[in-house]
Amino acid sequence: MGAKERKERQKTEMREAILSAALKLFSDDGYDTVTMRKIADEIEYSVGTIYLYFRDKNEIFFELHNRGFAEFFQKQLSVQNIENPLERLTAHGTAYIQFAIDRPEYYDLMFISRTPSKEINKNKHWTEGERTYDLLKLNIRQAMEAGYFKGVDLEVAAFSLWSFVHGIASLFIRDRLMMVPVESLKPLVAGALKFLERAY
Amino acid sequence: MGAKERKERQKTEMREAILSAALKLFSDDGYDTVTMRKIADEIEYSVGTIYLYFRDKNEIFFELHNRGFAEFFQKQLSVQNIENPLERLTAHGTAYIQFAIDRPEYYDLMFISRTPSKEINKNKHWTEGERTYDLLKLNIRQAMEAGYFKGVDLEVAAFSLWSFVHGIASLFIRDRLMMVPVESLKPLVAGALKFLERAY
Amino acid sequence: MGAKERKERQKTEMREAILSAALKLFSDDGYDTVTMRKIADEIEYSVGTIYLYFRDKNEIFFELHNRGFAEFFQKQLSVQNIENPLERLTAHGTAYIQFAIDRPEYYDLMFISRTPSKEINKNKHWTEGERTYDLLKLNIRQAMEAGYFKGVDLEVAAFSLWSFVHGIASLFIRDRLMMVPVESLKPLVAGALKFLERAY
Amino acid sequence: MGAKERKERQKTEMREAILSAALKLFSDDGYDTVTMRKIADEIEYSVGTIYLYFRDKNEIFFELHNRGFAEFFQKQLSVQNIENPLERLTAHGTAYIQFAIDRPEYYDLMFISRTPSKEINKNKHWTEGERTYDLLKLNIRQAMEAGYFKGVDLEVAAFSLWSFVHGIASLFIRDRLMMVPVESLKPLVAGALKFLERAY
DNA sequence: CATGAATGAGAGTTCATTCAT
DNA sequence: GATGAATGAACTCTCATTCAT
Repeated sequence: MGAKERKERQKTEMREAILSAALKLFSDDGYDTVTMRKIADEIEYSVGTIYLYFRDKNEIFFELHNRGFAEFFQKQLSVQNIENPLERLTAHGTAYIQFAIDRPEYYDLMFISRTPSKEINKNKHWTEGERTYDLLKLNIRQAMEAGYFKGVDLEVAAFSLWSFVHGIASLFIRDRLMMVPVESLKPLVAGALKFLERAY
Repeated sequence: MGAKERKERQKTEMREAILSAALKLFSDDGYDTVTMRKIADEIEYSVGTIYLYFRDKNEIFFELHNRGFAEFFQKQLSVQNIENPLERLTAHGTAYIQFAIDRPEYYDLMFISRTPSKEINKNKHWTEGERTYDLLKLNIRQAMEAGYFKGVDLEVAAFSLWSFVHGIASLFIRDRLMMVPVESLKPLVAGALKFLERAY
Repeated sequence: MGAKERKERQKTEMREAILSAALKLFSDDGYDTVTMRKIADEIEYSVGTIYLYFRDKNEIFFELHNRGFAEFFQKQLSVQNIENPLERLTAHGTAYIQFAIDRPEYYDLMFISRTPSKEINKNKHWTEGERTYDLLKLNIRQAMEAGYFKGVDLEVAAFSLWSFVHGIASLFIRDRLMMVPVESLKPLVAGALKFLERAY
Repeated sequence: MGAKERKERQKTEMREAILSAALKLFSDDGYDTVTMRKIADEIEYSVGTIYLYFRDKNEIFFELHNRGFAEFFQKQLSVQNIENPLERLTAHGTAYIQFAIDRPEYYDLMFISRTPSKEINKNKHWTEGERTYDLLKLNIRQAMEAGYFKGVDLEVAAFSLWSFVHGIASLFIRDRLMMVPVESLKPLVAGALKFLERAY
């Protein structure tokens, strides 16, 4: 019957609700100020209920990490079908920054925050992180074959490009761009990426 | 009287001790894990004593912010006597990153951390932050006059350069450089700065 | 109808399952660590189901008490057909201790544990407890008639014998016999009962 | 001056107050129902205050254990100057039971309760427990030399005597003596000890 | 000036119990 | 009959802050 499926769906929805409440609160104030009680208030359930869906607070953030990296990696991939190596590289950078703008909470959690999770810090995620890095290097290498980056070391190029976009993303996310008028932010980012191309 | 001065000096020394204990603890684990008790233990005074020198925990971090920005600005200035605009610009970037490496706690506090301080977020500091930004723009403008950055908007250039060095600094500080072997970090940074020059 | 009976039987079986799960868990760690959830997990039913068979947690332990005392009394009775009064008395003691060894959870619950149950503490059970005590006194009286316990008050004798076996049983159950090597436990108990006979 | 001493004394008094509140509550209801809040209410302080004097709940009960065993051992020793071996042995038993009557909470904690403390269960205390057991054996051995316990194994005798007094003590403490009228309790105990002498 | 005892508020987590399905 | 989602109350423990001494 549909009854079982409905339950399944409700269970999923609840997990989603908890995760998205946690993510929302997280983006407001950072990991430590997110409390189980606040999450409960946000979803208008009691505290104990959360523990029916997640073993503990850590598991919530672990799951958010997982999802963040998965979504992130997908977005990166979406650019790979662009033929022109230079265009692809720039699109790659744009997608990176766009992810940070669209999903600031995720970006924060993944690349900026200190997280006290043992599991997160050491293992799993960075395989996904490295896959992205490898993708970047692949794109650079192909740009090199097309004649760009003459005389530049691959590692240096990769590190430079990543630092550049991460710099933009993290300044944006942590509100360190007050000296820049909001309306001129987008063209600024676009301009910056264009500017960097000069170095290719 | 000398007595008065001595008192003044002692007061200052105590404030210093508290601040440096707080900074040390902060760099270990981030804002939330710094407790007044830990600071007190570190300086081997009682908790209450701290409140004789600072109104609350927030004020301590506010003051650390102040000092961080002051020291930061000084370091930036030190580069200004270099004649060659290009060299000066690169030296500027190097100094920026060097500050992050030498004073990771400050850099973290100033440019990465969320601080729950209302005062910090809005006002004071950014005057100092803007001064640095103005300095950067000045250096770029002079490089432009010397023929660099042809066809590049000043704002775009400034934003780009800042993002670039901030990206490097913050990846470094938050340990997101695991895919890079430690020994190759320094040449990598140097290489990156050299790479960026190609865009000038 | 057989249907009714089957239902009856199923109901009984379920109660049994719950009770035996509770007893098992209880013997592992004591009253407070037995949770309704653990019982439910043990019988592989949901928590709510338990409440269809027992009003609350307390009722479960009340029932366990009942059963413990019933079984206990039966075991005591089994000795009554021994002719010789002295032998019967010793067999009585042995049976007592044997019960504690075979059914430590019951013995613990009945004679050692604190139970938060109001009903238990005051009434029902002690009628059964007293029946056992009366049995003990009966046996002693008959031993007296056979010439034992010269000059000893009946109440004193009964109290002494009970204390003795209870002492052995409860030291054993609560693991307070660490100074005694395990292998010498059984002969020790036998020896102790033999020793006590000297006082008869 | 006296100021320091007064502080010292107040600190001590507070620890005492906490310990005695904990002991009182413990004797009412057992380990698990003693909560930090109840202790705090009992001494009319806030919960946090307790943590200024004890690291955690476990430390409180560890300390109570320590004190219990120390006091217990002293009481046992007090009997050793009695010359006559038989009298000494009986006095030993009386002292044992008297401790249980005077300090039922301690006795309970030490010899009856399950305690979840890791430190307690394995090590320290049982050295003290064994010292008492050794004392008992010493007294029995000397009674043997004086002609008592003919043909009885030392270990058996020691185990028997201990079981006997422990039986009395624990029945008394856990209120399993309802069938015995209160007023006849003391003579009963005395009678029981006298009865046991017949076996010597 | 310095102390440290005291607290209130709040953290994460657990559990017996209820009830709509 | 059986479920399992939900809850409220309780648990231990921590912390910034105050204040009498």
